Amino acid sequence: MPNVFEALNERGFIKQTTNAEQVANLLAEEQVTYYVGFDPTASSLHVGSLVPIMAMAHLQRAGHKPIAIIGGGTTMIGDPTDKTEMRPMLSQEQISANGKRILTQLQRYLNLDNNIADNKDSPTVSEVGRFLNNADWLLSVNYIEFLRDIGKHFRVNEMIKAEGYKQRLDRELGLSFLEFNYQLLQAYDYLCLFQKYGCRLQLGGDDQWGNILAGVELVRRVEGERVHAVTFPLLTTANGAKMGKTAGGAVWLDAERTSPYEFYQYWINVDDRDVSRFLGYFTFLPMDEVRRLGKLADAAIREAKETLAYEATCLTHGKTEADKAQAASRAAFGGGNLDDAAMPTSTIEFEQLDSGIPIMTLFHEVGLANSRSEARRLIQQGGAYINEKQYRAIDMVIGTDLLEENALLLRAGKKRYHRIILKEN
RNA sequence: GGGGGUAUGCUAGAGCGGUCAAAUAGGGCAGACUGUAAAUCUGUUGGCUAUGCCUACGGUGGUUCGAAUCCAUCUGCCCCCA
Repeated sequence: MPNVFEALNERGFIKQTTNAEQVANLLAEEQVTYYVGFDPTASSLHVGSLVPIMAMAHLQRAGHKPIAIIGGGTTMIGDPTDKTEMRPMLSQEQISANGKRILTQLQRYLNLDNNIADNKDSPTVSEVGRFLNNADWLLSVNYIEFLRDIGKHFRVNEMIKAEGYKQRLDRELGLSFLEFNYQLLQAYDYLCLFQKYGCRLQLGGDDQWGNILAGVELVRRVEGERVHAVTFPLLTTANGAKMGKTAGGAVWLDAERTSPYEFYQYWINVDDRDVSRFLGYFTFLPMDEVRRLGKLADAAIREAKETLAYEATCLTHGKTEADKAQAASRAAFGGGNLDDAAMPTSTIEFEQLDSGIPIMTLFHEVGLANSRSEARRLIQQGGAYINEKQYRAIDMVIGTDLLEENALLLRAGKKRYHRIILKEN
């Protein structure tokens, strides 16, 4: 087995470990079952989750066996860690529906299949991972038993020292008893996974360190076994913002929420200072190549960004989509002919257009402006273009005379395009 | 259980009973500059059938010619005491 631990470390994935040497040895000596928890509060993961996903993928490629769990049980409580407010509580149905979609997304990066894994022992599927919902074991927990078997291992004095709780206590934000239990439940997850699947490594964001350690401790107390923890650094952009946030909100992995083109654009537009780090995290490129690209500066850095965008898009949306996104981006910004394939498009009747549509209405209805007022502002400020020609008159009426090859190309600002084509009769 | 405080636009946070669609900062959007980057500068930032109209300052109901601003009550959150 190659030295995955070193590889992960080199790519920047490792922030804290229970014991670097032991973890490295463990990974070098045997097939390790490891797990990461994902938040099922939305029906899609976003680029922030890509860090754990990529780490899991590296490990699986090195022959280890992943378990992805969604916190169907814990989500019903709300994680207090580093949150100013409680997470919304969702219903079980909602959570498992989200879970299904999340599983589909994870399968792009990981080989996860519960069915196969269940009749294991076939050597060819030894690395196939599992996808579990902790509601499966948490919901049936009996309060008294839980207190007796699990609760007795926790010291409140210790718990309130954890950064997450401490902040909540210090900052007068208050902490409900419910939330206070979160750590126990997460620790219990680790114990269950250890008992049922022999899981001995948990990975997670650095904000989860305390919770993960609680699990490590619990396993040690209950089973007398040493299990491990590894955390990833919490990624922020060079600007200090949480990564994965953009004007329109989060950048999702779901193509319906964030189109491959937008996804590609997100990576193209990352801050220069983030490029080399991101190449390590979000692509499988060998580190030599990452380092070479990372050294590029000034205009040449675009090559690095393009590689980053292409590789990342390829991983999440597949080669076909990545090619399309790249072609569309090059066309849109490279001065060449615009390729409409990846562009948001809508259709219109000839008659409708022929009778004239006010420019404000057009930009609004196509979604380039959220309201007519916004459309008005856009136009007045010179951000409205049709077929690459700027229009600043708000009373402009668009008719068939502006059609080029039976289409209109609308642009709002520098980067947002929308194409309108005539409906086929 | 008792006492006190607070609730404002995407966020933070001002706001004398009229001139408040609401200061300021951040964020967003647009423009200039550029490398589809950053920084910087400028404009803009509730909606609409737009010199006016509508909806908004936790909910409801009052006082008043007139309320985000006063009163009552309800709800949430926070603090102190128990």
